[in-house]
Amino acid sequence: MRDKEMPKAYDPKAHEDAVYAAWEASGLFNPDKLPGERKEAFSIAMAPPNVTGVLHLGHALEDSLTDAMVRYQRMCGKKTLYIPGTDHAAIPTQAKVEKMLMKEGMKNPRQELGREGLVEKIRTFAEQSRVTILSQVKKMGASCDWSRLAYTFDVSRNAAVNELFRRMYNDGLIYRGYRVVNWSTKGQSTCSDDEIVHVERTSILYTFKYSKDFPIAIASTQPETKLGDTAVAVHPDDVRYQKYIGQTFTVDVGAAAPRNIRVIADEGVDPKFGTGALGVTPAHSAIDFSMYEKQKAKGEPIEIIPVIGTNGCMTEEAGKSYQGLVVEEARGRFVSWLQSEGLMVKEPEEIVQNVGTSDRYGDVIEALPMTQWWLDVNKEIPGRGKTLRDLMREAVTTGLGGDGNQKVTITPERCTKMYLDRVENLRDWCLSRQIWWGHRIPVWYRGEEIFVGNEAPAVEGWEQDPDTLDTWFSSGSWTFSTLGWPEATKELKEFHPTTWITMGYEILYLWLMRMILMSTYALEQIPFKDAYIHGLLRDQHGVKFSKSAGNGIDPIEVIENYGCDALRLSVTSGNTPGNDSRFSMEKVESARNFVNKLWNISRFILTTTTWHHVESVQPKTMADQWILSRYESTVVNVTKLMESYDFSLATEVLREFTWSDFADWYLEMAKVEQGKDEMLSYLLERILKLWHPFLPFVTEVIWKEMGNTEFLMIAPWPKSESGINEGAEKDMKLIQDVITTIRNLRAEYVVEPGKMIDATIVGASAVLEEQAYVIKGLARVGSLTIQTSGEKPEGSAAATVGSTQIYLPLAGLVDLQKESLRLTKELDEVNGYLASLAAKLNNQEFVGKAPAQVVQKMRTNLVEAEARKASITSQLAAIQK
RNA sequence: GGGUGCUUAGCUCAGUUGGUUAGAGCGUCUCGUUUACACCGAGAAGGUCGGGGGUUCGAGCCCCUCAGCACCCACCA
Repeated sequence: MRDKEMPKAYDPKAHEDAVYAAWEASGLFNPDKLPGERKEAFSIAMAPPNVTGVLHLGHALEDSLTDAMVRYQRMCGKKTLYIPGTDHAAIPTQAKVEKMLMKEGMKNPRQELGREGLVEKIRTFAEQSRVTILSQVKKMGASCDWSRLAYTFDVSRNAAVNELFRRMYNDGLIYRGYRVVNWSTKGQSTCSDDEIVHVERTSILYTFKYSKDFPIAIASTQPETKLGDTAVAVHPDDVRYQKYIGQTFTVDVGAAAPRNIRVIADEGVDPKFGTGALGVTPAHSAIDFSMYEKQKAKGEPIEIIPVIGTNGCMTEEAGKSYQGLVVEEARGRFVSWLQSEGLMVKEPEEIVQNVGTSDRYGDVIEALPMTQWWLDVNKEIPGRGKTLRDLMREAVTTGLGGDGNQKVTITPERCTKMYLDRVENLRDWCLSRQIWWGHRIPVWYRGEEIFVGNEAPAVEGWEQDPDTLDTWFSSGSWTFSTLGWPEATKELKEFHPTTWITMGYEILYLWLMRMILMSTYALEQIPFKDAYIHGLLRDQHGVKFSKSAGNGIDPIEVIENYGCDALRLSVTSGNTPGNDSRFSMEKVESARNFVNKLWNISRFILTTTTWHHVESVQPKTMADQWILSRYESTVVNVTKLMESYDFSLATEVLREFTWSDFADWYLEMAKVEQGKDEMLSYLLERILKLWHPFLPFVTEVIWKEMGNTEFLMIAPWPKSESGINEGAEKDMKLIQDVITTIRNLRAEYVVEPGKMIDATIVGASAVLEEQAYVIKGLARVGSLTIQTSGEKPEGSAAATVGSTQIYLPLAGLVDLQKESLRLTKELDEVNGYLASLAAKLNNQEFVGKAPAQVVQKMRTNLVEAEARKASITSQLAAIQK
């Protein structure tokens, strides 16, 4: 016994900050300062949270999974690096600050503040947000190396971005081109295909002709764009229109000038939809633009006439009656005109269609032709004989260049399929943005001259491109820009490709794909070997957490009230790769309860024994042998589950072992058997180690309570030691069943819990004899009689465990009718079971085809069930006598 | 239009390569302060694994089909 004081309940608030500070001060988050010889490296680049706000539950989930992995690997003796960082998140951050400024009364922040002024405002906001979010990451217990803290928008990352751009430009992959882009009027910027969210809405489909003498009717939900039509496309085989193909008609639709409409053939036109003819507006539709390019290539060019401007209003080209109108107004006016001219050939009809909206500004994306910077995914990379698309495909299939060591494995596997589908349908990536918060495009112009480089040309007269880069251009290089690229650093050599990464499926295309693209291009290496894709956390009703739903939960508040460990465990368990899971305070409570249980298990051991490190133990009793066997299978299973990233199951296995096997059974048996110092010390140490990746704080606190001076964080992960003891497990099962059955009878006959009761067991075995004291202790039996055979004592309650009968003398209490009813029910059950077993064993095909093992098992079961039946039958007979 | 996931106890979810009588947590019911823990202990109730068909000696698991829910992708103007 030692004089040890531990509070009855674990108070996370009293420990967490101090424990984190101690970890941080120890320097052990830094792989270079880890003790021992660590040959194998393990590295993870944190998915950098955006500096747009605060930590949300999604981060909590991700941090929990990642940090569990990191802590596990560190304990396994790997040289473990977890790089923290934040993302400047170009559009989201600028959008957020602009919104704030407008709420404060500004009408047009860009105009009123100018580039420098606005960027300064955003920088101030981003810095505050960065500090907040990083402190919150610490609250989550993330064991990352703060000495390597990175930011997608800092000087080093800017150097990497510029170098990457320069190389891609020199390789001819980055080009400047005039094409139709996705334009957000509200954001006054382009965006990539991946930043568009399709929203379903009903639109009105108008069917009309450009003029009375135009032979073909067309349909459109955006008739105002028809002011810029320069062709009508029909299917080449469409007999209705074949005769017009190649002809040009001049029509006056009220635009600035009459339009020349050429009838062209295009395989892509569906003859069955609408009128089977498509009005071609090269300036305001990506498909129409591709037709324009095809025509140009064929030497039969059509015109391209933009009628919508970047301000979302009709241009001068749209004609006097439309110029300056926003598109909706122009649409109304154009429709009235069509009606008054009698050009509508059909009543307008409502249809459901998907429109693209900006994921950050929310407005409908307009297609506009503009000159922008693009990344070509189909062009061969000089000297490599492959395109970027090829590299992205190889990385997840054969491995880069067929090298299996350069292959990315995505968990769950179906995400690989999603990724590959996307790779095959990838279009050139629009890189330039017209917003100001972000990496400025490293291109300078002087008249017709272009200079692409890491820094401005030294001589005067050059002006830098005003645009900034898509934010994913910098996050795409995250795994290697954080390790010092383009310098050939020691870190890069040691830690790249990184080993593992976690992210939500919603950024599979935006981020995972770009990281693979960038890394395979720049380093000829994959960015990471394993990608673990997690689902979304939803609220208890399955609704996505969002501001508009008003269901937000602040993880920091949860930590304040329940502790970080409880939050971590609650989001980790019940969460399988790629699937959404629900978050609820009930789950957090349940996790908190477990944490407290672990605390009290430790409290019991530490206050009743003197804990000391035990290298190996000699089991003295059946209970010892059994718990060591259970521990063995737990350690083997949990390790296997960690290796296969099955965190949820790992926590379940551990929980079952800790609470049920260890606390409910073994500790109670230890109280009876006494003298368990060695065993308890041995097991507690190992249980804490196994839990550490999931419950870093409470395990570290207990570890310190045990008197350890080194951190649990760097203690070696437990190994398989004693082997499975099937005999002990079987024996224990019998003892557990006997105890449970006696407790059951006691409960049924309302025997006072504290009262000792006598019992008779018929069906003697060595185990029962040997463990009689355990049965007596745990089932509160006074005198226990064990005999090989015998009749049911008069006036006793009876029950059956296998072929063993148990009798409790409860004269006066026993209700024979009730007893008979219960036994009859049991008999029915066992009869049903016997019937199903017999059916199987009598089936020659089953006996012939099923593996011998399975058949043998059935036979054993049959024998057991028959014994059980005999036992029940004899009890029934005794009652009915 | 193409694709993916889900549907198992009242609720939230597990269920590894098809092999006993399908599991856990929460909730419910009964009882309970025995040298840790009421954030606890003991006991119990509760499921024809979405419907239908098929393959197999054997299906929650494999195949087909239908239904419901969720999500992703797509240039039906």
